[in-house]
Amino acid sequence: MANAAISTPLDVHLTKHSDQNKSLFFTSPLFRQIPTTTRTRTTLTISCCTSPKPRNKKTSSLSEQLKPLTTTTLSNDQEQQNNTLLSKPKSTWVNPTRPKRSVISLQRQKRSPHSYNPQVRDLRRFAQKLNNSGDSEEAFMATLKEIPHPPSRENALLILNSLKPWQNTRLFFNWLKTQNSFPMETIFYNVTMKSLRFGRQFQLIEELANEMIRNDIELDNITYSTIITCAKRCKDFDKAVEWFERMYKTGMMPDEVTYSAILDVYAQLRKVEEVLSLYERGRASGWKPDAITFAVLGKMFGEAGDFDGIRYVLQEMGSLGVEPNLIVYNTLLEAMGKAGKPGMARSLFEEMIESGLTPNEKTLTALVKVYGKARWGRDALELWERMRSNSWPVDFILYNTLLNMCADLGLEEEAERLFEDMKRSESSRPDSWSYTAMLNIYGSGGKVEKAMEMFDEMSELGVELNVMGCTCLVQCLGKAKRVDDMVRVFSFVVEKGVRPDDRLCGCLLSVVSMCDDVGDEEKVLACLQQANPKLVVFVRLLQGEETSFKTVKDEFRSVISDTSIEARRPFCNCLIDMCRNRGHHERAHELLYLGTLYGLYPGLHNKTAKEWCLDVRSLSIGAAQTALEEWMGTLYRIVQRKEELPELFSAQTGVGTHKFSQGLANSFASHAEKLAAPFRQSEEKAGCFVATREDLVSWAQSRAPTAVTA
DNA sequence: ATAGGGTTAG
Repeated sequence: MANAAISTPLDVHLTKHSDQNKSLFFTSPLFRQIPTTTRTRTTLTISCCTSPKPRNKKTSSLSEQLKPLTTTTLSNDQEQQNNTLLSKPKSTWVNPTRPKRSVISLQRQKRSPHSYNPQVRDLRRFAQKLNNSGDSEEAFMATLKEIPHPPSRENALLILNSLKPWQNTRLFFNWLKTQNSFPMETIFYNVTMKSLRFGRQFQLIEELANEMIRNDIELDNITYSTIITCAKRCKDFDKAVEWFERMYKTGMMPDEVTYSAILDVYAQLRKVEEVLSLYERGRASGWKPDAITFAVLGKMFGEAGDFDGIRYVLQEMGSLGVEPNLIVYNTLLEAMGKAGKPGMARSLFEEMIESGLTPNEKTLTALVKVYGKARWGRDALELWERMRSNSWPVDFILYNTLLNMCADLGLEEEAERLFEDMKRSESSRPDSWSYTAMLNIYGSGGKVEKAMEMFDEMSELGVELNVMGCTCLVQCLGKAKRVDDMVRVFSFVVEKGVRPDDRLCGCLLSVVSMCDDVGDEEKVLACLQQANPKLVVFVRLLQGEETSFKTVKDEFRSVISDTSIEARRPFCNCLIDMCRNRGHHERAHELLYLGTLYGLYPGLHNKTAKEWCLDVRSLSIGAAQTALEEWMGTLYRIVQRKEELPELFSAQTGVGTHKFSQGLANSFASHAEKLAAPFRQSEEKAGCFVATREDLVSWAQSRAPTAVTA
């Protein structure tokens, strides 16, 4: 009989309906805080047919029945809508004599208990000797001759299980096959594959699997899950799926271990619909998922930033009576952070504590990240206090996460205390990440001396300075006009083999823009020359009086397209600042125009019928001044032409979250004053400047036509 | 690492 009788559960059709499953009973206290809004969730109906035409099945919608299989593709929005419109009540299609085919074996594969082996000590010692025999095949084979007991099935298994790395396991396995002492059973392949998996040797694993097939040795659930997880760890997701499908084709039913492994494969592929379809299909087969499954689902929803999904995981656990374990809590905390729900994460954490679990390093790291991202400094610091008073476990990753949180929130003293704690600790000494965080804190706080102390300390201790640390140092040394020190730091890291990235180039460029001494400027440009020669060419071009706009435009486009997206706007801001500081105002306007043209300043102008707004929050001081001049010029012309104007005008500078970005509002205010522009600080809203239509009109009428844009 | 699945940093 053809084994294809069991279909893969991968052909899915989607119907969308509103999730109003009233039977869900939420025991979790967390749920009491969740608004009980109706969640629209995509629920999946799965085709279990292998024939070219879909059979009638109990959950098919009418539209599915009418559609040839080739058109029923996955995740098609239009189709989902059609299904919503056309779907019939499920009961119409229920055929009680044809229950839905099962996709999962409810019985986990049994493992054969190993009997006591009296020679266990000898054999284990021998295995260690093999492991230590050096890394040549010859040495290994020579040591193999000293085997203390004949390689019976049990003895061989014991040794095989103790060998590492994978090269040794493989040599021993191949040797066993030449001995012909006993037939090679599945378990020998499984043990060998596990070792190969540690070495991420997917190809070798696949070769072994094919050898099993050739030799008619059964691949069991342990074999398949090992193959699948190895492919997954090697990021070869296609292979993982291929072996999962092959499993069904050979008539082998996955058990819950294999099933959750493949769920994770689809989750890592971000194929949420597929994961849900498999999940629900498994549920329909009578499967009760365990905590591991929910960790997989929780992580997936977290990566997608899907809070509804996270809530669904909690609902399912609640209704199935599955208690979350520590890993599930850790995963969900992380997920809630990614979904931007710090309050929910905090509640979940408290729930976890109430349930009697003790948080580990990962739990606390996840929560600190959540609080840092949400800028909840107080919660983060309270958590830190609690960690100390409860003696919760701490490691260097947690310390570094705390330091990064302090850097994000500008908590300098707290960071210093943490850093001292790390220095005193046995196991969590400051590493490159810790120093980078401190450089970030001192750098953005303008504490040059302290930053340089860190730099010297790193050099003494041999802690590597990475590109981000270098960027922080360049930034603050540049602001302090300590160009020689800056050059020293830059040369140091380049000599160490650190490749400057675009952010670092952006910082160098901003130092160039701040230089008022030609000698200094040349020193910085010499650094930039090593990192990005093309950018230096462009800087020189901008400085040349005779350079045409066309040339500027072409070269700007070329430089910007070679720049990573996150560094493009900073580059443009710096270039504008540089032009302004050298009195090349027209060129600054050209650059702002080009930056806008290439989409570097989306949302700079916002217009509604009642209000026009200039949002300069992502601009540098010079760029914001340029934008204001440009705007005033435009408004002036509009008034002259008596075109329609809104009642209100506003300019947003923001107040700045970092100490150093607070200058924007002030410089904007003084520049507005210089232009005699009628904007004044809003009293209700900090970092917002406002003017009325009347203000604007009387301003324009009192101006001479040429005075505005000059 | 004693035959298989899930969690930690710009």
